[in-house]
Amino acid sequence: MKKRSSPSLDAPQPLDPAVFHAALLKWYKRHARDLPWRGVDDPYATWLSEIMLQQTRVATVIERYQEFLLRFPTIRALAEANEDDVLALWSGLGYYRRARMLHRAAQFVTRELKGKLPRTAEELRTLPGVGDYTSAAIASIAYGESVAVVDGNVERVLLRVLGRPEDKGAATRALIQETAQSLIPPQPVRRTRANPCGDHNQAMMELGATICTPRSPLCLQCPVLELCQTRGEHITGERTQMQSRTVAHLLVRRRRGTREEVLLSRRPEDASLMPNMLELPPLPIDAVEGLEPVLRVRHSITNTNYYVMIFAERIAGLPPQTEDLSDEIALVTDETVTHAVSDLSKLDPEDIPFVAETPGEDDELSLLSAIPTAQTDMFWFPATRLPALAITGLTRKVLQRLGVMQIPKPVRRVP
DNA sequence: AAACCGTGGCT
DNA sequence: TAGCCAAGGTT
Repeated sequence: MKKRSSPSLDAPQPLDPAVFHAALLKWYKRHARDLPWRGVDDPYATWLSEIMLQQTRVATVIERYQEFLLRFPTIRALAEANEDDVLALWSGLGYYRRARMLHRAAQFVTRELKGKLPRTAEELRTLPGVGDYTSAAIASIAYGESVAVVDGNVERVLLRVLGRPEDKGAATRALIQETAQSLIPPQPVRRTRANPCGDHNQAMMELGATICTPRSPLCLQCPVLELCQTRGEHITGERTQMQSRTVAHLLVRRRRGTREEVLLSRRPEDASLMPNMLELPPLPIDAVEGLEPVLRVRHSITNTNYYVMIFAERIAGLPPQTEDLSDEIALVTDETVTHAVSDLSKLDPEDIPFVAETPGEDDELSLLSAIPTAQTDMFWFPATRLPALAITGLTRKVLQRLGVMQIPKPVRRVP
């Protein structure tokens, strides 16, 4: 057996683009992960995957991508949906502005571009929610344009290859951009099925995600180790310091006939954080002092760690409605949130029946009255409809953990 | 141009 | 009840 050469510990070779992309592509062919959006010949699907992947882990996107495509299979279907339904499909993914901008962009493409997605990075860049990275990603992956993507992975890989520290300055950004573009392989002379640029871009990101990781990179498995000036972690800048806050939310349930209902409040339209989304009603923190929550969860939002306490109470049930719309609503699974809201009773503070089902627990039934109803509108929803609503990720997490909302069945991948 | 926008998993 | 940060874009 021939002795295999061990990874060279010699001084790094100069960065030769042909050597680099040959080594990278060879590695990629062997190690590329089988992701649902790979090998899909639909630019809309590529677009959707790139939006979902913005600042979001691959594992998280895998769970949501298929479901979204099944519900909105085309740009036109997405354009014709209402925003609440789009947000419901996005619920839990975070950065909800992405969903709103994707929705608006789909409407723009449908109305102004005859349903045709632009084919170049330059034109794609004009769509809402599509910036430098995403426009290059769609153009190269879906249309084979020779344009380099620069995301967090590519930036880290190139800084390490070049032996540079992290630096937000314009000069370093330009250097990264130029280096990335210089490594793009030449286009095939004739039109073929092959997409060297799209593959190269994905390979760069794959390398950063699986080998050239932020901490503890696996340099001995790196296909371009011999071209790398760093071979390990590079110098990074300071991170903004995290904050901590304690908040409380209330889970209120009632029975209407045989149906279980949950009270949710809609966040203000002008809220900076998750506007218009539904959530468990927030409780003033001083209303729960000394009380023990039924659940504690940590929930980080950007640079704030929220330490969340959940309190729960049940209020007396109501008889089934005389004109019972409830079954209809529960059965029509793709009805909109708007319909659901208008068909359901809005909470009228005067009508809250403060009657304990279990006598002698009056203390715990005071929490609903602690909610300042003036600034939030609250609605009752059947528990069965919760998966179809635009609820915040925190509310989704809590409702699942408390068994109020069933975990939606994962969508099977279509072969 | 620095700050903001969500969430989950890993260490 | 700590910190990091991911296939970024917008303001």
